[in-house]
Amino acid sequence: MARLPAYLQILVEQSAVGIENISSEGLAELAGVNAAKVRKDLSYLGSYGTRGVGYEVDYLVYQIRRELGLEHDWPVVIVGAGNLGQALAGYGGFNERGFPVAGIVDIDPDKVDAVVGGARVRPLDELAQIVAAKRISIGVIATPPAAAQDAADRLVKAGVTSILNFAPVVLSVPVGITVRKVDLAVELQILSYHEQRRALLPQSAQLHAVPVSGARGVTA
Amino acid sequence: MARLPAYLQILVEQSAVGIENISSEGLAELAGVNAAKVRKDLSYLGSYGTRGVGYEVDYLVYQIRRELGLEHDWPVVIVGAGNLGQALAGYGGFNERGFPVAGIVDIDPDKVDAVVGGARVRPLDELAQIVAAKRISIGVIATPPAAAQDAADRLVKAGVTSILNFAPVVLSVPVGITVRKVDLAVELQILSYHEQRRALLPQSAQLHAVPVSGARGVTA
DNA sequence: CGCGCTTTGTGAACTCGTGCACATGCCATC
DNA sequence: GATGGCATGTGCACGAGTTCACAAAGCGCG
Repeated sequence: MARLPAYLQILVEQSAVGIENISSEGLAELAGVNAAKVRKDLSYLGSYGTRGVGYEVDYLVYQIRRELGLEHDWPVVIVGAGNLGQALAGYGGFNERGFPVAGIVDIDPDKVDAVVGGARVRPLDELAQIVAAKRISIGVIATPPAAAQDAADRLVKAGVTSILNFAPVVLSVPVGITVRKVDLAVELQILSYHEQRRALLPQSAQLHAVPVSGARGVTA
Repeated sequence: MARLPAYLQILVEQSAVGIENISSEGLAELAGVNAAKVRKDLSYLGSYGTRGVGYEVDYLVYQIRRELGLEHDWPVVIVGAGNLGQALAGYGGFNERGFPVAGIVDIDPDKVDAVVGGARVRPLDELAQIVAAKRISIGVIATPPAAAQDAADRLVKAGVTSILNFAPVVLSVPVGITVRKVDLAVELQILSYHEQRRALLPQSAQLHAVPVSGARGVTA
């Protein structure tokens, strides 16, 4: 269920604002999905709602955290200390949400020993050592496309079982290894596709162009 | 069709290597999807394949580019010049793939005038001006969560019709505006979910743990 | 203490995407 | 010029995921 993280984020925000209870409808509105879907998703975790009232925010946060395996931190290692790798290491959001950067490595000797985001860049050869020492199971690939497969192979060999890949290539990994790919250019291309269609169909766009504040736009 | 950008990328690579024709099966293997799916996707663009031979790579590249609206560049503007904003501005992949960074703005006067990735940071107030002058229709939000909605409102008001949002909040925009969200922490949480399940079900994991080189792993 | 309102949890219908299988059509070889 | 083989394009069935609709179940008010 790829929606649980989204619910979690919203619930944490609501909890911070002081909301103690929330209905499936309220949560659905904030997440931009159907209310029935929210209920099905949450019932999958067990029956944690109270009929006629809704869900207790804090308890739900706890349960989703448990389901997602977020009861403890998951240290990550970043391969590649270029622009993207440095930004990821310096991006506070990871640590804050339970994914401290336990190490960052690069093949380029010139980049080794540079300090980014509180971590010192280590040589690529020390990857296995770092993974073993810090018991890391999640690796992030932030290398150029050509080096990504080699990075993946090294991560797998070192014992990592989940990989977040930012390089625009399809990785080949053994069965049992989980890979997620984030390609920033692909996201932009999807947006340009919508722009393209907007330009080609101005008449139907006009029909729907009544600006309703607060309504959500196309997210497909 | 969110798979077209992936096909495009592979086709460009193949073209660079000198491949002139490719079969749906070959393309499917490289993209990690089913061959029938590839054919269905491509037939949606029209009948551009030759039976018994396959697809002409360059022609297919042209057709997908046309469908995605990639015949010309789409300049983008980045809101927020923090860690992430700077990395995005400095990340060469955007320009290279037809999305030059035409401007980057920040509300913090200390960040204004800094030069990142060839662009000079401008004050947030100049956003509308920049969007109008450069005819920008795509905006990227790289602000802290609290400032993201304001950034979106300003982008929309300035005339931007597509937004790529990196802040972990659900944006509220008028109908007709396309929003795509990329939340790095959510990606990691999905990985930790898989790690969690791996830890809970070691017996079934063992069953599938035969490392087959070249096979693809779970991407769900 | 009971009644009605509200909201959950879930069975059932439905839609959409996926994959199979095969007919169609093009190229090459003889 | 005909024939065989190969890859596309598409009709069809299956399945996952989504939505509807309603019964069960708490809470508050009279």
